[in-house]
Amino acid sequence: MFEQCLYFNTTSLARQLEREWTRAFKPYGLTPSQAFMLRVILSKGAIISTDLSLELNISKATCSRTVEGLIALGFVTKIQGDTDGRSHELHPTFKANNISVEINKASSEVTKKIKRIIGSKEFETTVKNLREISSSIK
Amino acid sequence: MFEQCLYFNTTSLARQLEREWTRAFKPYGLTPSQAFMLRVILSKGAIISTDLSLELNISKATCSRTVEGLIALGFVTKIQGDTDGRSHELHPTFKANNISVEINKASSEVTKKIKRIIGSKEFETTVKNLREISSSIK
DNA sequence: ATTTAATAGTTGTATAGCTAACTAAATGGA
DNA sequence: TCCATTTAGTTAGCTATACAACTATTAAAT
Repeated sequence: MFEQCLYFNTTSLARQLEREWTRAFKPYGLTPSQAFMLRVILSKGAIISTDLSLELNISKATCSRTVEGLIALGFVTKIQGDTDGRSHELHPTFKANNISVEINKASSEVTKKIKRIIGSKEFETTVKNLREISSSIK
Repeated sequence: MFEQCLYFNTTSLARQLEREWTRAFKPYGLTPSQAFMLRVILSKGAIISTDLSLELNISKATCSRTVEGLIALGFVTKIQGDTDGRSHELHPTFKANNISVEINKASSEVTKKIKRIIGSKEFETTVKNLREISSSIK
């Protein structure tokens, strides 16, 4: 019924992709949201919450809660920086560094699988279009 | 960091679109999920829960809860059909019929706005691609 | 006819997300 | 210097979503 609807098709696909990436990260005890956040933290080495929200395009409230989860799991620690008393730096733990390569690979495996099904080119133009729509309505 | 990632860009755009459509349906006291479900019920006249889940691509649990909400708001009623004692038909109320045209319009206004920004053609190919990806990984 | 299997919905429990309201710290004027 | 404003992050309260376990009903098989 909503074949032409951007909202419907985007949210619907998002739910399906959630399932795929959930499976991919499950072996590491991480949900997709946690895994993507951890990947940012690992790649930056240290980052504050505000920058993390921007990078992930989530609200600061959601960011706060997801960080909390990663700390509870032992993947992240909060370190008080000298510059600003309001914020802490988020650092990956040893445990996080240990799975860094693997979680990136787990994600790229899913990507590869989908690319194989629908073709690299269509995959890439779709992603490009999503980004363009996203930034144009920001 | 995840510019090339289908998962990231899809879920990220989904959150932004959620905001747009939330605003559009707010005057009618409906969330996007509720509004889209109601639009299906209005268009079919009568439908059972299983078919509704399929149409909306949501789990039966989510469907059940959303129907519950629409009933509480007075937009839907459950009617016991004769054929199968396990399921009820969902019917739109008078109140629902009253806003039918308007909620369809509210949604198409948002669509129009986004099409104006990014161009009809890109809009349509993107939606087509989303549908293709969705059905190919189903 | 009776038992078994499948189907329709609901409920329990959990995660992710949001906005709004809040605390605490830093910044900037006067 | 001190008060007002901005900024960083947390917490409260809500919705949407899923999976798994459950009840009730229908269908199928022997």
